[in-house]
Amino acid sequence: MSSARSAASSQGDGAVLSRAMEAAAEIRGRISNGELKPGDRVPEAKLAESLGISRNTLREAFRTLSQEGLITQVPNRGACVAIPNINTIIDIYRVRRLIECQAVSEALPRHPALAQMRAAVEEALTHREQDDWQSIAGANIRFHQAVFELADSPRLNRLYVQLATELRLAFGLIDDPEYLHAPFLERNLEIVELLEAGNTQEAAAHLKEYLFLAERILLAGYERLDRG
Amino acid sequence: MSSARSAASSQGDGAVLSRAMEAAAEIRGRISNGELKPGDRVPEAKLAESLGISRNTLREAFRTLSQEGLITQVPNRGACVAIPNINTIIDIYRVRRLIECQAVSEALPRHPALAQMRAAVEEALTHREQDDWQSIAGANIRFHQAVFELADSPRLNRLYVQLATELRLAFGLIDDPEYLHAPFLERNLEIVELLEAGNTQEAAAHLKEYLFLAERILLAGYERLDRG
DNA sequence: GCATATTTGTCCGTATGTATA
DNA sequence: CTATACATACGGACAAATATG
Repeated sequence: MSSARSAASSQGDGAVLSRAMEAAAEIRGRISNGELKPGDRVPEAKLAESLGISRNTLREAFRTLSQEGLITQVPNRGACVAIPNINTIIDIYRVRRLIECQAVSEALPRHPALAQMRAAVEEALTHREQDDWQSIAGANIRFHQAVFELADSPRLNRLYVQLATELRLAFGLIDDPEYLHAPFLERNLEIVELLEAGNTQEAAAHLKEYLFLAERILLAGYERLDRG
Repeated sequence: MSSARSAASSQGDGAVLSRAMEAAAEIRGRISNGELKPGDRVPEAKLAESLGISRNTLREAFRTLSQEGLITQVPNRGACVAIPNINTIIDIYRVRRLIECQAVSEALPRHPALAQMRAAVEEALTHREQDDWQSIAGANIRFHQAVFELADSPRLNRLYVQLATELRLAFGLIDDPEYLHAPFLERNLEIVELLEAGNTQEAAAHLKEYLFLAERILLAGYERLDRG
């Protein structure tokens, strides 16, 4: 047993992945699909065994995840899956409004990301006919990823991946995807069409209102959570 | 030998620092003050010994720094201090224009960050009388940090810290702070005064032009670097 | 309030893979 | 092509901090 397989350790790019990066990806997945829920403790020993890696390697993965905001580490008390609180939500939507609206408002005509936006909307509309809200949520995330890509900035794209991951945690807490995503299908379509028509300013205004509403709905869900 | 001193491992917050976080901070410092220059190789074994920590612990620090973009890790060839290339510069300034200009344009009147902006400008003006360009560079970084803070977003503030660190690497490559920072002292002052007068739109326009110019100057310095 | 068990933080020694001399 | 150097990864060990009885 024990071998150094296919080592490496550049960031998210792709290419070769170190064991630690594989582990980080695996944990990310378990969080995404609900296997690990916000607040769950993540003991080093057990997880390392379950992943078939050593504790040392797992700790490297923890550093990555901690910096992404997916887990929180408290001194000598280990790690647990992060619980996005209201401040987190507010901050994330503040960032999204600032960046997404500006990206839309300065979008170049016929930008490649526009096609991705339309594709995501069409996909969501298809899934709605089957009431597949899980897939709709995914399509919605891709829609906004495409919005970020309008800005043509690798760094902003990376930022979005992190925001989206944190948001998925929050969505998981609410656990009613129809309630969360239903109001936005038509709005996504409107925004795409405004952009395709070259009307960037109105598209940005729509998006801003949209993001305020989304924030409000999510925060309202949180409040209901606190009461019972 | 070997003891667990004052363990921990939350992110940059502060509080207690793990050995790994201390190491990361120390390396960050060595890069900032020029002890480590872009492109320098950073061998695990030597550095671990020099810092008085084990390789495993150092590797945790490397993960952190790698994710911050301060070092680059290539598969099985170890780590070296990141060399910001032209694409990096272009991307960083694209991000800064998008965020800083929007932050200024939506700045609230009498926002606390405004006082920090003015303080940074005054400080820079004082240092200029002594031709202390190192300190002027620092003040300039604080100026733009304050601009980011106009947006009231912890996540954007963290983003700026990362951008600034990468930029410092690039500035270090040019190594002529007067050339880099001289043109911007008066402009900083103008922007503060426009903002204090409540003229957010004009301030944002000024800042946009400013950031385009800064990018151009830095890129020009790069080009000269390649030739000579 | 105290003794014990658990878990973390850290280190060492070592094996294996990859790139370069 | 072999040899060397170094990075990746593993397992085991122990002290300190925390949780538990």
